[in-house]
Amino acid sequence: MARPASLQPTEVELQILRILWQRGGATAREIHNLLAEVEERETTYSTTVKMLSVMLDKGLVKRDETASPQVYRAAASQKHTQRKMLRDLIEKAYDGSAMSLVMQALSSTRATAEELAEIRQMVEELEGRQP
Amino acid sequence: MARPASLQPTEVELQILRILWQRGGATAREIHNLLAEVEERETTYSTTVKMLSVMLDKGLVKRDETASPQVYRAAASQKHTQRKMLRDLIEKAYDGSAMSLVMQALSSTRATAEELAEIRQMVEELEGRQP
DNA sequence: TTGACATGACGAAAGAATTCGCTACATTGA
DNA sequence: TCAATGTAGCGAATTCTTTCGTCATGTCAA
Repeated sequence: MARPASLQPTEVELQILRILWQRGGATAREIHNLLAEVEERETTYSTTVKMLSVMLDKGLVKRDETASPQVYRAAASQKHTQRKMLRDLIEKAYDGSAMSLVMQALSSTRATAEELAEIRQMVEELEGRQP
Repeated sequence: MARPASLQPTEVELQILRILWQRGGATAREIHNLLAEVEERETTYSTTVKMLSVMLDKGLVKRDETASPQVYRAAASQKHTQRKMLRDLIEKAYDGSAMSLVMQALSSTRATAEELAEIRQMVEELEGRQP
């Protein structure tokens, strides 16, 4: 009686992935320090290392064992992970309608003129590509 | 030593919420049957009732106890819940950039001409509203 | 009325996520 | 060299999520 292993990275795993995406690679100690500073975590170094080992098992991170303090890297790109999570959210909460999500994101956020122009341009391109 | 209670509804909770959002209200038995049919769950009635009781404790659903088979309703609207989850995803996976999410959603989904037109119109309105 | 069946409350069980303590090993500076 | 420090592995503890079995109660037809 249990729940199937979740497909999406968990909250803490994402915090670590964010760090790795930004810096490219990092040692356990660096990750731990950044978690404490940026995310204001108050967990021990031991916990960070354990999380990394779990993520290694799950295939979320890769590890360079030749480097003296081992260096961890994200196994999947941020874009790839984002796409997966986005699709999942659309399925789970938006009844499969990506457009409904887009509209809500647009309406509930203040965008700069530049951003809006960029989006409009993209929409126009997509429109042009259609028969 | 554990994890703090998650703020977002879980997978199964969302499946139930989706049903309630669509139908407005439903009895435990109706919810159970729909979970089986629509979501292809193979869990027992007992499990469904338990989930509802957990969700009641969390404040995710409300219950009309005067009705003979009690009627459950979602405590928060779908829009409200979507907005919360969307904001959360943007924070967690998109470094806080809603526009980056919008662009990715646009580029990775096939939209109909009507949907694109609707979005373009919305963007133009937002642009017009800016000085 | 009473037996058959449904409802829902409760607790237990089991897996998943998260945490930490302890230990073994490597590195480094005096 | 060797003591001090850092790195990483392992297991255990704890909480959350999800599941089911069981029981008390309610409903309804014969």
